[in-house]
Amino acid sequence: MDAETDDIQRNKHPAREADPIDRKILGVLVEDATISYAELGERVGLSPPAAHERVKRLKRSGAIRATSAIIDPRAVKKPLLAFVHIDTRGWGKTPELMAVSKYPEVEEMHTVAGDTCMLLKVRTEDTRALEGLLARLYDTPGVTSTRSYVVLSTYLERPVQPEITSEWPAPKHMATPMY
Amino acid sequence: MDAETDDIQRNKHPAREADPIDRKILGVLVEDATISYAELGERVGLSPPAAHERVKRLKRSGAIRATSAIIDPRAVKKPLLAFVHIDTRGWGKTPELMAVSKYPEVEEMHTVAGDTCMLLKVRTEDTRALEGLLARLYDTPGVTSTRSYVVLSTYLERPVQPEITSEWPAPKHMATPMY
DNA sequence: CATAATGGCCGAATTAAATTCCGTATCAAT
DNA sequence: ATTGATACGGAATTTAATTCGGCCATTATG
Repeated sequence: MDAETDDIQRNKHPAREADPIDRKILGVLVEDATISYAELGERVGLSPPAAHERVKRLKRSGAIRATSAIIDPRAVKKPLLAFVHIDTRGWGKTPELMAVSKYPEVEEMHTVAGDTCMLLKVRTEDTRALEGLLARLYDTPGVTSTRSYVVLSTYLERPVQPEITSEWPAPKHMATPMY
Repeated sequence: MDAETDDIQRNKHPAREADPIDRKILGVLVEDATISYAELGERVGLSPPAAHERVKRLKRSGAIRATSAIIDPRAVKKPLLAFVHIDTRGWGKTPELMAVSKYPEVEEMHTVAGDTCMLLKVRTEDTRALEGLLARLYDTPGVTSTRSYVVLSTYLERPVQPEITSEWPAPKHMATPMY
């Protein structure tokens, strides 16, 4: 059984599919992870210990990665949000570039397909701090240019939702793909 | 005192600056909000009731917006992440466009400065579902074009961090701005 | 300058919740 | 049919959250 546990860790695959009750549990806990197991159980139709057991399993399997306090950026003096696209010479994922993840202003870092190599989501106190970060980027070998999209207003920002849209409204003029 | 409470709610301003202990508390709770007040207190140098009192205040003031379970996207069948830039004819923030926030695949929605009107962060099961969402966008009046950046790998993705970089490494060739 | 008033803290006590422990039912594989 | 494994519920136990009262420091007030 140790072997199986290791396997789960390595493959980073949930041990088993999340069933509808698991989805409900995730839905509830994404909204508010501070409720008691008694209340959670009531909302999904389980006894407190059963709900507890499910949650433990979801954490063990990695489906629940963490339980975090969601902070208001203004409360920590970070009112400015920006997405920074970075173009690099050659393959961009160098250790030097990765090092910017040490700055707490950098919240996300992805490689993307399209005309850019990397995409950053950064949150700073002001434009001065953003400029500081950009300057830091330009000092990084291989970085040729950046484009920054400064956020004016945020209308929606939420964690990963467990729900999935099963049917997209089919537009009239779309051919049916082969697969 | 009711008036003051209302004031806080309306202005969405923290009642008082977060002091260093508050920052520490936020730092701990962003990493793991499941610890006991006993442990939280120990880590920040307070008794359990004092820590509890601080956390209550942080929640009341809105500094802690929520406590959420962070879900592994793969566990809920959403392995595909993309950022979608939307160009619109005229002012983009129409009710029709805002309505896409009802889809659980849409995690973020911002208006941005730069050559785009809106920026979406979306997470879907596959390219088919992304296409479904894009088709839905093009069916929205005013949308003229979109550009999608599909994420290949995510190297960093974390909630708002309470820490702030106080000193950015000054690049050699940068003039000192007036203010 | 003295003194009330406030806010934040701690220790102890109380209440509530998490967690453990079994016994039981259900389903799958043999 | 029988065994094994899994998930569940109820009751008991342990642990944590929450309340309460008193103390100290800082700030406002006469």
